[in-house]
Amino acid sequence: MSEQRSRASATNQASPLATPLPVTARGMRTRAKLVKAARGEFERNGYLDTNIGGIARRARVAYGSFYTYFASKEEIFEEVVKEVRDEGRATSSTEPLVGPDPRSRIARANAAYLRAYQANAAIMAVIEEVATFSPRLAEIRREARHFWVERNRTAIARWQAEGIVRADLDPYYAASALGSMIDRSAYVWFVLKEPFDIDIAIEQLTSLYCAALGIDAPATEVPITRRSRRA
Amino acid sequence: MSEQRSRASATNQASPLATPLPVTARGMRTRAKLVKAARGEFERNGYLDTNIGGIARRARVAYGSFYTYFASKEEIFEEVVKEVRDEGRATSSTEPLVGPDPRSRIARANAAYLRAYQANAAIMAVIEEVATFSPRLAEIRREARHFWVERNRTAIARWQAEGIVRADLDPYYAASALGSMIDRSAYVWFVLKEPFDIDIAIEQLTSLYCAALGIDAPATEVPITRRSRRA
Amino acid sequence: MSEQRSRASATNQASPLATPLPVTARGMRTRAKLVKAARGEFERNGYLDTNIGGIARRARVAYGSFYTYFASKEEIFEEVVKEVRDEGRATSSTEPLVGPDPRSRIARANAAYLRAYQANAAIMAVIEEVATFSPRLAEIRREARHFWVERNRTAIARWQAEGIVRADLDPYYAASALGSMIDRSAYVWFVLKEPFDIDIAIEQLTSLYCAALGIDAPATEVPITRRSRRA
Amino acid sequence: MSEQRSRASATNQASPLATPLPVTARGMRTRAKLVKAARGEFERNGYLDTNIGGIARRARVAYGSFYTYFASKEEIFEEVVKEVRDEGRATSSTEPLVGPDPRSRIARANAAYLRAYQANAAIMAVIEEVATFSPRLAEIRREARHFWVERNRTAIARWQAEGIVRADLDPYYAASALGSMIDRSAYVWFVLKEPFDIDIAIEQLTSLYCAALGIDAPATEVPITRRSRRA
DNA sequence: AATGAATGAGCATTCATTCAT
DNA sequence: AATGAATGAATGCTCATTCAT
Repeated sequence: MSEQRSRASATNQASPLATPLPVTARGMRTRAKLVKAARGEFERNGYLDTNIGGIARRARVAYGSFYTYFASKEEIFEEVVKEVRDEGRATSSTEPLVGPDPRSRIARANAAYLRAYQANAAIMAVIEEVATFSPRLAEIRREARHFWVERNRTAIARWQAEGIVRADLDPYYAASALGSMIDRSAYVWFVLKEPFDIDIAIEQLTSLYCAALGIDAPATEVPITRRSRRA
Repeated sequence: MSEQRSRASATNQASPLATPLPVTARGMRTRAKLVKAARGEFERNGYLDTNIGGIARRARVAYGSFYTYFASKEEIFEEVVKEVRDEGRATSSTEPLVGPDPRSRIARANAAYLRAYQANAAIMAVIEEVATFSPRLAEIRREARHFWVERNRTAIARWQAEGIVRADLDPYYAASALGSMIDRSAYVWFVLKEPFDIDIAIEQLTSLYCAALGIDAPATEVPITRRSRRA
Repeated sequence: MSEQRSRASATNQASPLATPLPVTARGMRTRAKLVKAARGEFERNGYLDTNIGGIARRARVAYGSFYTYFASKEEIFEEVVKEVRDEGRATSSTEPLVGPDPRSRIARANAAYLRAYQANAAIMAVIEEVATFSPRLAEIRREARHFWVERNRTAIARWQAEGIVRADLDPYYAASALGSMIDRSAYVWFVLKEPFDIDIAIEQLTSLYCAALGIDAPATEVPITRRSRRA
Repeated sequence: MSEQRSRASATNQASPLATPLPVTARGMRTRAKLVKAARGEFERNGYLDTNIGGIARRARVAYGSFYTYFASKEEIFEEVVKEVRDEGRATSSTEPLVGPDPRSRIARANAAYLRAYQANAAIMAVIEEVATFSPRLAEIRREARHFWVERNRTAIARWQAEGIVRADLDPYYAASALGSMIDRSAYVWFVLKEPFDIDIAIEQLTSLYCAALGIDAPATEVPITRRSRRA
């Protein structure tokens, strides 16, 4: 009857049938309080050390009320992740998907990614944590990654057709590897807190990204940067 | 201690004073059986779902015998990690540290890294898992990463002095970002099992790595590879 | 935690922040059942041999329900001790604190003490047991003792000022030593079950107590008691 | 097979058939080292927190060697208690059992008792601890107490016959109660470390003891002591 | 005699989930 | 909807004692 082990229950991939949303305004409010409290607890304690009692206490609702809105810790965690994703979309959708030239488009995309990661670093750490043992979260992350690799793969292929990117690259491997570079760098700097300066990081990542693809460097704009510029 | 508390106890960074090694040959054998069994259990179940009873059972020793050699699940896990690291070092130390030209040295290092990762993919997955919630493991991983970023940073700086690598890169950011690219790609392909071909991967990663640094591509050796070459 | 560690954890003096009291009537009832069951188990088995499972079983509640009300065996034991103390106070507060003459006041106090001890002999044995290894219980007992020695010290000092008690005694040493006499006699007779008769015991203790202080014996009331009167 | 709970095994009152003494000189030495180490551990940790491993380590002998000489923790504890008793006897036997007058004999006995207690306070604390849950130790303590109450009862009865002690006392109750006073006072002061001065304590205890028995105070020797003389 | 490894029963504690009110 | 009490399976760890060398 008890279902204590988070990993075990995470295994249970079944029900995409989530607990139904509340119909009353009061219910909506309680649910929102729970999600907000959950995010706070997850960020503070990580996934494993967060417990339902803590969430309920922080939300100032009764223990049992949690189960009126969510069937489990996983379900509310997924809700938090969805919220983060939606916030991210709201931000990034303001960015034009296709810029005038590849280099500035890449620079803007990198900057947007790093800044979004920075804003959500605490919960990103927990998402990485959960993705290591929850197949369900791993799948969610895989889909996000896939969406994003595909977009870049398509862009690279188009740029190859346009002669902007060198032809000897395989668009999939390039998109995957360079995506890993950006994504993991964000983790290393924002979550693992390795020392760095965000502006230099954006510039250097963009420079590496473009050079890797064989996109010509702008003739002028080369700053005379020397080593040891990390924060 | 129940599984739920594992994260909390992982926080307890204390004892670098491990349980003393056995003095008799029999003891050495039993300890080795336990480490081997632990690795098997961790690889099969992940960290959280591995329990001491399972390890002891697989090693065919009494429950209490586990505690003759290890104080906790954390401690034996660290032993497993050390073993993996030592195996890795034994392999990589056969590689010459300085190759004739940067490109072939980078190619060889990438190949070695991917093949070592492949050989240990199952336990690498668990190491990543534990590093997300155990400060102690996170620190171990951080040190490994630091060692390896430093080595590449030094090489890049030297190549810059020699005019082989473009001067507008900061060696630290380049070493860190390109290291993240290699490391995360290995995780994505071997642990998350995104489809790919290891030989193409090595070639493409090396190509991206060198181009990013501004190392000239060899005039001839460019294979006429086209897209969709993933496994 | 296994029983072997009980002493160690008793050392952990932390939480005067007890588990919060239940708010519903049902919760109050369950908590009361647990305390009653715990007292029974402690009296029957002593502290070390009492386990949470036994308490829960006797209270007819689920194992986990114990932890809804108490954080540990120590905590419920303290609750039992408090209960005993409060019962004692309820009884002794009916006694007038200042009697007409010292001798009858002492006689009444001794009688009250012995009778209260007799009524709680089984749990007093356990309290003595726990006080030998738990700093927390030792402190509780120390405070009780201090309160009671102080009261007697004050009375003795006043009687000295009134010329009723001889002047060559130090009130503190007299209060402490005579208190020890009464308290330890109760333990020896009721807990160690050395044979005795309670009425004679009260009379003799009072006689020794008063003579020790130099309070004159009543001219008449001397009963012709001869030896070997123990039960 | 395991026999972990000290109290449970203490219940096992059986075997007065102790492990046989070693025959070789080497064996004698090892045994002596163990007893000495055990006393140290018991004094430092109390009974419950002392474990065989700690004793063996302190004695610098192998774990298993402990069982060559003692069958259990209880057995070695009894040996330590015997040693303490024998030391005590060696000391007290130099005291003449019958003094010239009761008062000086009582004074000397009290002084001897307190000083012996002081010298062994640490182990006395542990003996009290064990006596609360081990029937075997309780019995040993009961016998010691009985021996000593009997001696005093006899003396008091003789003094009554000689007209030195008032006739209205029952020698048994007097011996028991006054013995409790001395014994418990020693515990309170040396073990519980309530503040006091040993010389004043001896004088006051003797004064209370003699007055309680109705032994006339010496005409002269009354010191002008006033309150608050504790350390 | 000495050594040190092997054994396993025993128990406290956690907490996700259910249920009665 | 809300409340908070009830449930009990799950598991890490200890350590006295035995055993093989």
